[in-house]
Order: sequence, then C-alpha cells, then structure tokens
Amino acid sequence: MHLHNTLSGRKEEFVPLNPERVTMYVCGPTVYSFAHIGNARPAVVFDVLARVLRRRYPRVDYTRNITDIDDKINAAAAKEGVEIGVITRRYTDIYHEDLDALGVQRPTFEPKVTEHLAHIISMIERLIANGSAYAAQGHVLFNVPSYAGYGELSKRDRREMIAGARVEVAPYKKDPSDFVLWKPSTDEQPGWPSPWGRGRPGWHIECSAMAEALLGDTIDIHGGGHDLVFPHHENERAQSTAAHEGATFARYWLHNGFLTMDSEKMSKSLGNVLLIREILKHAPGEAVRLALLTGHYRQPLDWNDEALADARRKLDRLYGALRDAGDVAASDAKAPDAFIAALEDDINTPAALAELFELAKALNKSTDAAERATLVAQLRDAGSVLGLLQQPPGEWFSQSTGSAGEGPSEAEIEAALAARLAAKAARNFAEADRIRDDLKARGVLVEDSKDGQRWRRA
RNA sequence: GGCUCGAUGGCAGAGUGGUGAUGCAGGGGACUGCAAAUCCCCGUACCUCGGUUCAAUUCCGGGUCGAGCCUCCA
Repeated sequence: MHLHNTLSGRKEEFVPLNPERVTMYVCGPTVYSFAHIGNARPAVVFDVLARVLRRRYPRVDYTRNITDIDDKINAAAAKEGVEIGVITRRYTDIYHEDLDALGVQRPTFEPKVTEHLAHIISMIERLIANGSAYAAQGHVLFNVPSYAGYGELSKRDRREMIAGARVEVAPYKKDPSDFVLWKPSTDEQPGWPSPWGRGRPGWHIECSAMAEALLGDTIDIHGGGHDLVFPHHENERAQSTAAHEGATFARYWLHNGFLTMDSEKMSKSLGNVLLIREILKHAPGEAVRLALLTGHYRQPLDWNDEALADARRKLDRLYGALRDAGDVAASDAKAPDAFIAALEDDINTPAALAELFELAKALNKSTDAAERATLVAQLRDAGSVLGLLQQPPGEWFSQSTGSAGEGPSEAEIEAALAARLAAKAARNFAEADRIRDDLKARGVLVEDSKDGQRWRRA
C-alpha cells in the first residue's frame, strides 16, 4: 500500500509501526454550526481509507475528535444565551446524522475536548518542564524556536512566516511565532481550573493531547483538510514531538484537497457554504458520497449540480446492472485485485470506480449463471469498500430524489402501470404511451423489460 | 510578496517516456409496437515556449492561467 505523505512530499510505501494495531487520527469538526459539504470530504475520504486499511490489517484504531471547546462555540452560546453544552450537543448530533446519511462509519474513538482537560493540562506541564513552553500573564505559550523542526511539514521558513504575518504580536510572546497552549477566561467565558488560573486550552494542543491519550506517542496516519497543514498540524507536530522527547508524532501525513464552489473555496467565512443537510433534501446521500469520491482526494473538487447529477447517473448504471442480474446464487467472491490495488495506490478512487464500471459491464454482458453470481458478489464487495451499492437495487430506483419526498406515491404508480399494461394488451399503444408520458412528466420513468414493466424516479 | 499544488477530448476525471482508463453527453447500429435499459461501433485529448531523448502529454527549465496556505477554516 502506498500513501502520499505531505511531510516528504511524495508517495511512500505504507508500513505500519505495528501491523497488529494501525493508528489513524483525523481532525474532526468544531461543533458550533451545521456542517457544509466541504466538511464532508475528509470524513468520506478517510472513511474509505479506514475501510481499505481494515481489509488488510486486523485492527485499525481510527480517532476523529469532536472539538467542543472553542471561542466560536462560546460566541454561539452567548448569542443564544445557553451553556456551551447545549450548542455542542446539538451540532454533534447533527454532524452524526449528516455523516450517517453519507454512509460514513463511526470512528473507533470520538473523543471530546471536554473529556480530556486533565490530559491537556498534563501535556502542557510536561512542555513547560522540558523548556518547550512558558507561562506569561495567565497564558501558556509554546516556544517555537525551541523546536528545530518547525516548518518542515508546511515547508515554510520561520522568518518568512513572521514577515508575512498579518496579526499583531502579543506583548507576552517571547517570539512572534509562539502560539497559545492555554489562555485565561474572563468570568463570563467558559473556563476550567489549571495551574495557570481559570482558562481554556488553545486549539492545537487539544488534538495533540487526544491523539496521545488514545493512540500513543507515535501514530501511523494523521489526516485532515489541506488548510490544516499550517498552522494546525505544524503546531501539533511541534507540541507532540517536544512532549515525547523527539519521538515521531505522525509517520504519514495525509491532506485532502478543497471543495470549491464556482472555483472558489467554500468556507463559512466566505459565506458561500452549501450545507450537507440542504443537499440531502434534493439528492440521495449515496449520490453525494459518490460525487465526493469522483476525484482523487488530493485534488481540488468543484461542487455543482452537474457533478451531483453525474453521480446519480453513475449509480443508476451500477444499480441497473445489479437489478438486471436478478436473483443469483450466493457467492463469496471478493472485490477484484485491480480494484483493491487502485485504492491501495494512494486511495485512487477514480481508478477504483473505473473497475466498478468494468464489473458492471461484464455483468450486463454475462449469460453464465455462475459467472453472474461471481460478478454480483464482486461488485457488492467492491462497493462496500467505497461505502456504495449496499442497498437493494429496487430501493435505489424507487427512492425519491431526496429526504423531502417528491412525486406520485407507489400506489398511484402501480395503478397507472396496471392501466398501461391493459392498454398494451389491447394493443392500444396510444393510450399506453400517454400513460408513460404522463408518469414521465411527474418524474417517473417507465421501462419495459423482459420481466414486464418497471419504473424508477428520475 | 513568500510557499504549496494544478493545467488531459463537449463535461467530469485517472494514468503513462513509445499499443488513446472510466463515466456522462453526442453520432451510427442491434434489440423494442415506440421508447427506455442493455450490447456493438465511433473521438486521432494531453496550456505555452525551450531543453533532455531514437521517442514527451508523461522528465527538466521559463512563461501564462487557476486553486490553496501565510489569520479562524475540512
């Protein structure tokens, strides 16, 4: 298996530190608002990676945190006049619902910052004790010059970063690039007791502490969106390495490319976000998932209606092959080697998808029962690695386009089809075609197959 | 300004130093009462200018254009 490592800038062979326990950490959401489709990309991509790893290794400990201490959460809570827990519980639940709809499996561990404060504090104490951090005016800061490797991950020179910095340097910093590990809270702000007074942790230390608590000093894979490379992951790396006396923090760094809207980054601050739940009102979750996997995970992906419609048509073809295969004998055939090889080559989902279509074509052509049974099993097994093709074909074709529910009821459709069948039997093709056109106008496509009429929603 | 990454046929999107993935759209044919679905056939695509090479879309350098980071952000 090969993975592109941001640290080295190249594709490397993946060799876990301990093949009996592969460890992976992916930065999860800060739960202060709804998740948008851009947030869904890393969740789906690393879900696929976890599935691929689990085929190969007996145990994969996948941690994806929930950041439930953050100033944006404080702001949202203050605005509503509620405790932060009200906000974080609400949006954690929504995040789970959205990802469930996209077929994203839950990670092995899903730690919350509020459950790891003791660990965060102990890690900060260790950093102070070994000279990597210092307390100043109620803050604790990580001293960046104390870590020689700073900038290696994001390939940045510290001098240039300071020169290009757009923020004012706080007076208590020893070095302009030092960043906060702990900051004081006012009486109105949420805060927790610490050796440096009542306060709250900085963003970066949270992930370092949770990774250490659940996965140990060195983890195999660390993932996240490309925008996290700097400063978040650079800082995590500095803290964790310093806290662990130089031990490697993450052996492989993976970063997914961005989702754009009309070729511009989608972000809450730009205000051009498309919420996952809005999309799900008009499209099946499986199509959204496939749309997110049509491009390679490291490439930018432009999100638009056409991309989503394209994904639906692809699923129509794939599910169509399964439907036409009808009832076949059970087979325990697994995904073909070429399919797995594509995914093990830096998660090449487009190449893997191409293999899926080859299987569908072979299935459509095959007239041999045993061969068809094998192909159906291969298609479904391969689909399961991508988190696709797991529902009965009939359900795919009869589902409405989204959670909103549209079009005529199944009873109405069945009644119309019965009338059409009678018209056809009487060779009244004009009436039969009128019924078909009428249904089409209402979003239902009728097809005549060798097994009789069948329908699907457009 | 500094750094990172891209530029493939109508669209999406892999990949490769020399036999043009895959899907959608489109054209032709088979099948069909007509369609749809399915199958068969059809596209001489690799931003630009140099260089290396017997051979470059693929490697190297310049340019142009695009995205991202340098500030919270997947």
